[in-house]
Parts: sequence; C-alpha cells; structure tokens
Amino acid sequence: MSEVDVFKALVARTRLKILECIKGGEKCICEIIPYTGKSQPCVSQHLKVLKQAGIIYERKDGTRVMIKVSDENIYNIIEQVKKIG
Amino acid sequence: MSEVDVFKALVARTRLKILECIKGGEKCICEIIPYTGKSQPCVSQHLKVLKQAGIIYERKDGTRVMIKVSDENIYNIIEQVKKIG
DNA sequence: AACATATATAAGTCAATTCGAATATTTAAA
DNA sequence: TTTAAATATTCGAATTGACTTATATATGTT
Repeated sequence: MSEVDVFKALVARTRLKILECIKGGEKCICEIIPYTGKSQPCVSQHLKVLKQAGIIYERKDGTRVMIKVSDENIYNIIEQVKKIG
Repeated sequence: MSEVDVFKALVARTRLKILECIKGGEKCICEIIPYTGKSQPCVSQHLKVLKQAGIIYERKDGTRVMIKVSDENIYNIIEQVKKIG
C-alpha cells in the first residue's frame, strides 16, 4: 500500500464525507448511508476502498457492521490539505 | 479549489515524482522531465494539474520555466500519508 | 424453515484521466 | 529573419472511477 493508494482513497467526495461522518467515533454503516446521501451499494464500495487503504477498520455486530477510523491522524492530513487548496 | 482537488493532484505517481524532484528547491522543467522518465507533453500536463491545485509555482527565465512548491508543508502531508499507507 | 434487515457483489454506463504522437507557440541566438 | 531549444496544446486510445440497478449473501427473528 503506497502513499498514492492512500491519496487515491481520499480523492472522492463521498469517501471524505464518510470520514467526516465517523469523526465523532464508531458508526454503523446504516447511519453512514443516509449521511452521504448516496445509495447503499455505492457506500459499500467506497467503504471497501477505505478499508483496503487501511484508513478504516470494521467490526461486526449482528447484522450490522460498525466502522471507525484506524488512524485519527487522517483528520490532521485533511485539515492541512484544506489549507493548501 | 477544494481538498478533493488537492488530493486528486497528488494521486498520480508522476506528480509525486515531480514533487520529489523539486524538493531540493527550484528546478527547470528540462530537469524534471528526465527525472520522471515520462515524455515532455506528459510532464507538461501534470505540471498544469499541480499548478491549478495551487501546489506549485512557476517563473519564466528565458525559454526555460522554473518550478517550485508553493507550500513546503506538502512534504509533511506526503510523509504523514506514507505512515498511514 | 420462512422472512426481514443489513450489507456485499456484479454488471453496465458515463465521465474523467493518463499517456504518446503530432503539432503549435515562445524566446533567444545566430 | 531564420533556426534551435524549451514548453504548451490538441487529439485519440486505453484505463480507471463513481454511480445505479439488480441480485446475492449473511444474520437475527418468528
């Protein structure tokens, strides 16, 4: 997993939205979906990208899947990037 | 220019290579081209993307164009992203 | 077992991106 | 003003990405 892959994972608005959603702490996917305003399969695919980039971590809880960031530092990175753009 | 656009500008390996090349300081495009190993038009297009994202700055010097990063903090960001990936 | 809920995967579309090849522009020097 | 060097633009092919619709899987409940 190179830095390009992590940047790639951060390129989509919907993925940044997902990270924004779970900033407060662990969230169920069923909460993330309405937050993004996108379809369930769409969110599912974006979560897969974030997971493969090592940005998020998931935990099963019955039929639900709980998502959280694996490294809180990602928010600092996003903040710094905002200052450049 | 949103954070998505800056992340987008950082996604391509060739663009990260360009940033790596100008890390030491201002460089002529004619030096950047062989460093990347890509064609001249290709590098020219990537430089355009980096410029539009506000990541680099250019200065003309005769027929040459000198390139430098506009915000050195971009290197910290790349480093932090490497740690996550 | 049947059903409902939550999530994942597959297939297809549309837009955007990378890159090379060819060509155009700009600037300096002869 | 012709020529050379440096850079930019345009065009087209191949790839990739985001998204939707339809379908599949998994888990809990009745």
